Amino acid sequence: MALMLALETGDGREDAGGLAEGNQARAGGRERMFEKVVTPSDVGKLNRLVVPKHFAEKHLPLPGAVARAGGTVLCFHDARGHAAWRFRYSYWSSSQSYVMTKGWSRYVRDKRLAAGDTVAFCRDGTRLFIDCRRRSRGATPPAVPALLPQAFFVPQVQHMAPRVEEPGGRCLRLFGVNLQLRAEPVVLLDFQL
Amino acid sequence: MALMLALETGDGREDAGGLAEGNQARAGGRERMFEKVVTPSDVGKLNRLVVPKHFAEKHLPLPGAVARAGGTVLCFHDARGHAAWRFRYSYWSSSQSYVMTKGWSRYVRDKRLAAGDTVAFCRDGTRLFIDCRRRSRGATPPAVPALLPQAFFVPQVQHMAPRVEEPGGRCLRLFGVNLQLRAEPVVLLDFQL
DNA sequence: ACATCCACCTGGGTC
DNA sequence: CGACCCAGGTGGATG
Repeated sequence: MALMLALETGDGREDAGGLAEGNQARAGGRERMFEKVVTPSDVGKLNRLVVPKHFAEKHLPLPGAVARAGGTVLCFHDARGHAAWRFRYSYWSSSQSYVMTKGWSRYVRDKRLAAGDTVAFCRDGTRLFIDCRRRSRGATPPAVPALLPQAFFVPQVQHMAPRVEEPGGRCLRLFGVNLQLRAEPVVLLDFQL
Repeated sequence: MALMLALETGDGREDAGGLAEGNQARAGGRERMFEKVVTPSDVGKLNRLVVPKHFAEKHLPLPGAVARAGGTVLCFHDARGHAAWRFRYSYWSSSQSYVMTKGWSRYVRDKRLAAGDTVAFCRDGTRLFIDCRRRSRGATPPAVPALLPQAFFVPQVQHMAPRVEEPGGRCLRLFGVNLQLRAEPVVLLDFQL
């Protein structure tokens, strides 16, 4: 097991250099969309990940719809389908920022994300993947790489009526179409939050 | 530039002793409602002014409605209409206190309010006025009185649907002050006690 | 009670 | 320097 260094604060400074885009595919057909070095706030008590607007609007689904609707739920699976997370993805008009909220804090806990670590969002066709890796030590390659890959699958997008929790009907957006689901979306591998 | 001492933390304790009520009218038909010696928290990073409950419920509008609704916006003008501030006025049920929140920090900056200074709320009929003055030095009259009178005009009370940002609101800077302009009627005068 | 989530807010930095 | 980001906050609702 990767040891679990704390180091939760860092310097708290955001830096466009902390973001990277366009790294080439690592394996299979996966292409890097973007990644972010998480800030103390991203892994702290605010229970949300700020997705830089530039990347959100370029890569994440339906920015317009997300902004207009109350938000969206994305279902995340790991590469082998052994884990899944569902995050709410929404737009905060007051700060004009895109955020992952509900479910994000659990991911942070489970993966023991700390400030300075990196989350990387990739995709392979319709599949989306997320990796997280420990912050590299200094300029040298990480002493303990502790790569924690997992799939970020399924552009399952549920438009949410503002603050109306989905009772029975659900909307699944898949391959660019909206599907109305009756009981559970249950994308395969339904790891319930 | 007046130095802008931080003092943002202080002890965070509110003190009813810093309040006075019932000073007689100063000019025209203006009657003093109440005043408060602002605390470090009132001028610090909390970006809010605590209005002592006693005065709030006695003088400020619609305590019940304010408590029930999401809050209210009060539009503040100076005596000549050359300055205006809009403060959100609301009730925090968690602390059971009435507060001015949004807009207050701007007022603090513009007036360079510091802990120990006094803000006084007056009214003349439906008009409300606010003065602020520097803390008196010791027991002697203030070495630098620095009286900064300004009208606290128009009890324009807008009940806020929970979080609807004014779309048409614009800010005009004139003579060094910010004027809030709105598409809707600027004067309602429906101040209800 | 406590943790989480939600919508909103603001200052500092950057472009 | 104005406009925009976004990190770091808030109170309140929810379960």
